Amino acid sequence: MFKLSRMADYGVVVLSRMARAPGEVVTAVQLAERTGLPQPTVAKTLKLLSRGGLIASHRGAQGGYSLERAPGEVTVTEIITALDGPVALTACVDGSDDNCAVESLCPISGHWQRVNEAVKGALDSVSLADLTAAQTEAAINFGRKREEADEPAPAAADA
Amino acid sequence: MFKLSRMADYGVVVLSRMARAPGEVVTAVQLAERTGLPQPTVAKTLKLLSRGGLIASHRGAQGGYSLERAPGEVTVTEIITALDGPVALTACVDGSDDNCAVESLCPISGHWQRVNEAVKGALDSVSLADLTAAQTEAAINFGRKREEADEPAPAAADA
DNA sequence: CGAAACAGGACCGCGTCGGTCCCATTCCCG
DNA sequence: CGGGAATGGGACCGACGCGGTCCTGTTTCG
Repeated sequence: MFKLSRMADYGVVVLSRMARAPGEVVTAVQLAERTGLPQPTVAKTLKLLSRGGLIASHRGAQGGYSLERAPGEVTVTEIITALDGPVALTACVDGSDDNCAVESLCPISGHWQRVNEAVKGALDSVSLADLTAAQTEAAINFGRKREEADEPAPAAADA
Repeated sequence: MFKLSRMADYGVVVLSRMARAPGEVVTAVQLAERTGLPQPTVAKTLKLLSRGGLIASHRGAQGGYSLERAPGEVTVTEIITALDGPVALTACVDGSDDNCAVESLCPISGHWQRVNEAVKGALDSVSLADLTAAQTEAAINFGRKREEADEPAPAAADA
């Protein structure tokens, strides 16, 4: 399958939402409401993104998070790295070469590296701006599929 | 993380071992001995590879598996696909678009596709031959780290 | 006819991930 | 100066998927 984690997916959603107003400070709760994602998860995602240096955090009352880098400057690799750790196809490629020895599958360790770099390069070539591009207006109200009566701003729910 | 499954890793090990004598018919047991991997796992891997059309199977006594395609013609994408299913970064990209609706994270579905294609392209650009290249002699006896007395052919263990 | 070997499952334990919650810390604002 | 708003950093737990094993056919050579 080769699936990426759901956290990375969340991260892109949150970031692309923030990318609509770079520099604006929004709280985790606000972001959760606007994306339709559960608040604790969004909060966790934001913490990770902050740690990864992808967004700036502002503590205390009236605080929140803000995206200060241009969306075109944020690569998918960075997002994945911040949320799921470094991109490493196998345990061998990462840096921990000791646990390689537990398996005899290691004869190829160095060659996965080639694959790993190819993948990483592909991930580097896509920026947050690319992911946000055509999404701005079209599919936003796609997320409007909750029950009802738990929506603070039904009409302009994302403004 | 973005790790690929261990099955794919096993697959490459097995295939690269087979690539040393393309066309030769070897049994799952033999392959397990030569790679140092557990027999049931190797058998399972071979079944999957056979299903995926990467190797040919020969049933009955004196049967086994054989690699008939040139190592340069086998891509990493095929190996992963055969062992772990299609390369799909998210559930959205694959083909099942219905389960997308369960989350509001789908506004970007179409854009992961771009990432997915980039990754798939990277995987397509690497062949089995690339992975087998320098590995032939050097790191083969790396796998010789089992206890002892369970090795049928200690000296030329891989011949 | 019998043994060798693959085919195709069922099965199960373990690890990891997704998700939630709690408390400490920071800092604006009244 | 104090209270509340908001993040920081964990701990914690359940569920799902994966790795790994095994068993029962089925095929085919000797």
